[in-house]
Amino acid sequence: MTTGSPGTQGGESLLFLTDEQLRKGIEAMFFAYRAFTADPDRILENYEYGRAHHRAIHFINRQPGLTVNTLLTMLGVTKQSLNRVLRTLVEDGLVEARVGRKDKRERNLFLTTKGAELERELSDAQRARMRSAYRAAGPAAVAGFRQVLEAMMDPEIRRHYQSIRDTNS
Amino acid sequence: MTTGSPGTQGGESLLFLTDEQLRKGIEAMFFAYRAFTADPDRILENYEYGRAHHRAIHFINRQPGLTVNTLLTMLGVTKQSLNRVLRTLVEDGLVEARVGRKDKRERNLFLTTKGAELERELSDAQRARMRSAYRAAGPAAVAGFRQVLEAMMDPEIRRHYQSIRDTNS
DNA sequence: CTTGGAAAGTCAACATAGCTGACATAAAAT
DNA sequence: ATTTTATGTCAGCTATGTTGACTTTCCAAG
Repeated sequence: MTTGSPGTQGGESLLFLTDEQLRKGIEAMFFAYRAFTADPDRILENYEYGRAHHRAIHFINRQPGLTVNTLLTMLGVTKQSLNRVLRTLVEDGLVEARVGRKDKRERNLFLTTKGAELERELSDAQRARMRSAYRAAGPAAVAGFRQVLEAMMDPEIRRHYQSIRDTNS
Repeated sequence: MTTGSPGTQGGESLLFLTDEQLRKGIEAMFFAYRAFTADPDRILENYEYGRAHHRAIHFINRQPGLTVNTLLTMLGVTKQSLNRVLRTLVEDGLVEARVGRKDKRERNLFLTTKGAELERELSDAQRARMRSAYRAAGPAAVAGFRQVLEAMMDPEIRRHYQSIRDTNS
């Protein structure tokens, strides 16, 4: 499993595949992800919601009308876990669950005005950090960033990821 | 907060800073991080440990002899939370906590042989995914990946991140 | 030398958010 | 008519985070 010393690889620049480089990448993921969630987490403390609510709100905003099952796949949690979150959001009037038009077993999820407001507050904070990082690193770095992250995803999820289209503005 | 339509920015290629691009970046982080933790999580199920144990083991391996306080800063949790994790690792003989040579209040943490074995098993899996993503994306993309992640970190943590040197092999 | 405060450990209580398993209902599909 | 699917719900468990209070150790400054 362990990559040997770079010199033994024969290639010109496989230096970026050394264990040390990979470990730095692992640490970068850990630290960056922590920062990435910190801003919305701080906001959520003011409400009685957690990170799970944020994730649900994010994807409902991105794909208005998506079904519970689709959301389940995107979030990668059990329906019991999601249901607890979704129930409070519906009760509090942030999310509307409409019975499916074609298939009445399905529920199509939408943000209410109030839900969209919270989404905006959360994503403003998260985008501010992302924008600042993007700006500091530049367009070429951003392209690389996206490429590596995509390559890291599980294939099925990657398809979901790529299929999300801009539905707003 | 919201970036206007790209055309109004005047610049040549600020297209990578549109809200849509930022949202895609947010989603990429979420999905990639999930994949990133999935492999070690699967392994940890066989033991009675969780992700918190993995993180502790990772950093103790990277900086043998680090103090509890340093580890605390790196992990960003409370000492009570870390202590619970650390105690089980010491009890199970994966981690050794030596009384500080200079300052006897401090504990210097080291992996035992058994601890190093688990570290290897976990990091092999995690590095395999990272290596595969790096290889697929190429060196230039990897450089960009690292740049964006670094720019995303909180400054204090970024200094910690950059100060970690290769202590192995 | 005494004392203040830092480092570490511990106990208790609690919250969030995951999990499994079991079961209910409605509606679509066969 | 029966089976399968989509969803919702209840109960109970676990991991991992939190705060607050308290103790012990021991360095370092007064």
